Amino acid sequence: MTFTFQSEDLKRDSSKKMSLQHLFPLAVGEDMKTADTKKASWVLDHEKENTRSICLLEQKRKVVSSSIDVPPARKSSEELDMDKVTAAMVLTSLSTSPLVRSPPVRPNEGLSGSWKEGGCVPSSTGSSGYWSWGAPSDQSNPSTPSPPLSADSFKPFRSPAQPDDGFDEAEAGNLLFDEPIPRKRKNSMKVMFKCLWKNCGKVLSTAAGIQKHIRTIHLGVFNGVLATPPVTIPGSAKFTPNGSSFSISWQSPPVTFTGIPVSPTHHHPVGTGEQRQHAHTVLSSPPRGTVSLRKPRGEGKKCRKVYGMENRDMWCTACRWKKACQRFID
DNA sequence: AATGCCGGGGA
DNA sequence: TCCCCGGCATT
Ligand SMILES: [Zn+2]
Repeated sequence: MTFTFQSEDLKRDSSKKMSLQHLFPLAVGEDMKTADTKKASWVLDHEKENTRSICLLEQKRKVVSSSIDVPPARKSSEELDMDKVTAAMVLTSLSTSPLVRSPPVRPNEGLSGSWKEGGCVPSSTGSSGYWSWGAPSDQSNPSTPSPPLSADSFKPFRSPAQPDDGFDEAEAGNLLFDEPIPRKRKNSMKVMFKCLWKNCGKVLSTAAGIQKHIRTIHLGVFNGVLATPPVTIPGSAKFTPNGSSFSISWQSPPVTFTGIPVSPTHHHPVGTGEQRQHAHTVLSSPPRGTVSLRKPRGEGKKCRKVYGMENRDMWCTACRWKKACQRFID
């Protein structure tokens, strides 16, 4: 342990990036864990900008710790996302039918290239994880994740083969509640949806069908659309390799509907209190009159969110200055 | 509570 | 011009 690098390295600029990425994993590999974490504050101490240095210090600390207790911090966004989905899928299907599987997910490979801004060039392993925090592959990282039911399982499916198509309401929707009988709708094959409710195996041909089915039969609810974020299976928020892990996410489907995020265990009270009748349809803009004074705050994550505070150094300058991000433009 | 970023301020 | 942050709108 005695990795020595002087304050310069910490000074933000191209060189630092390297030093950090190289030194840390290395240090960790050694005998960092012996409570030396503190030691990591070192040199840092005398920096010019005091205010900043404190921050830096803190950040550094964070980084260190995170790389310690997360041995293989490896696992890229994509994978994480998938894990969740997969988990959800698996759980869901397990709960009932042995019917099909086949994930409808479609993680839009890499972000629509907009790295420009000569800033830091991540370029690391493969399409997904840019920059790979702790040693991309090879040595000094014995234990490999090999998650329970991981993305790997269907990595193969997600080949950049078909660029854009497939993935529409049907797919998006069924992800949330029922299973479609897969296979590209190409081959004159009708897509079916199966209700995965406890002991129900009803099969309908339309998403709307089971949707209604679920609502009426299982939930005792029947009314308009209600949007819900992905499925949140009770026990799936498990493995999240805490620490720094950002995710590149793909655009969420235009309109997603589902039958209320109830847990697979029966019950059906449903407060009936309020219905989001007006699902803000993203179809057209009727009253184009007022050029909405609202600033929609561009969708999509910016450096801050993507890299996280602990990696502030990787943000684009604009973001660091708290200005409009210039790397992930809208 | 977290993000995104305008506006303003100090070298 | 480079750098940073208060503070507010948005999520
Ligand atoms: Zn940015």
